[in-house]
Amino acid sequence: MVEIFKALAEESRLRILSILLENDMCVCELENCLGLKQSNISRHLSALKGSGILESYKRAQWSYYKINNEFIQQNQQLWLYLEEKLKDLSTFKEDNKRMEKCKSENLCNCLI
Amino acid sequence: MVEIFKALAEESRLRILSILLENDMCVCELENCLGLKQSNISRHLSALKGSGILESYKRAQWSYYKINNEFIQQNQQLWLYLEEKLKDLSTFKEDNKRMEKCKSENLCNCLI
DNA sequence: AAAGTATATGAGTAAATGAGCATATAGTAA
DNA sequence: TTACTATATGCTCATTTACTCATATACTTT
Repeated sequence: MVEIFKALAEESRLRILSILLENDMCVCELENCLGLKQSNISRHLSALKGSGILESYKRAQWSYYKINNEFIQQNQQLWLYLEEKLKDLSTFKEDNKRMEKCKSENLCNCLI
Repeated sequence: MVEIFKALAEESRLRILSILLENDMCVCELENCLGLKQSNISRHLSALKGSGILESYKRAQWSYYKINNEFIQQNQQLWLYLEEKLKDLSTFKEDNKRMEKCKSENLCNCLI
């Protein structure tokens, strides 16, 4: 339980989560949307995965991260809370706009 | 929102919360129940209060801390989650036993 | 195979956090 | 008043965390 809160106690990781609410994303897409360094994003993703909140899969050279369904099932109330509140994050709208653009124009060359 | 998760991302603070679920407590009672240093507890309480999760009131020389009702109302899903999961904390049962003893035998000289 | 791209990770650094001691502050009791 | 108790806070130290750069690894494309 502490581990979950530790994972959530960081602004960049909440921004990542708010994007993953809408779409699975690969590391370079997130880099693009959030303006953070690749290594930085990669580590935040590892932290979120390590706490069980995310899972990942690989397609070609891209690693995609997504919300872990098992986590949602085991932490339903928390998840409802996150879904509700992440949209209030001050950066949510801009991040989301960049995410839409990234997906629609396929800025990253990735497959999904 | 990050501030709330930061406040929750610490084992001792979760233990404090799990006790305050049952009873308002003063600092020296918590010291007694949790076996932590007074200054340590006082700071954890400040952190929880600063994030809006707790509020405090004073009676004679004792400061009592309690769950902030406004917080519960503004973070209902999170609160339901906490109520459910805090009881799974590994230290919950022992802490709770000491809390009962502390209250029933009035180990601290305080009023409430 | 060689070159290119995406991701993960080691190492170094700076900042934040938690713990403990000592002390200040506020209130009580004699 | 003086002595006592409870709590908050300044300071220091040790640990953890986030960030960055450089590099290793994995996969793709030519």
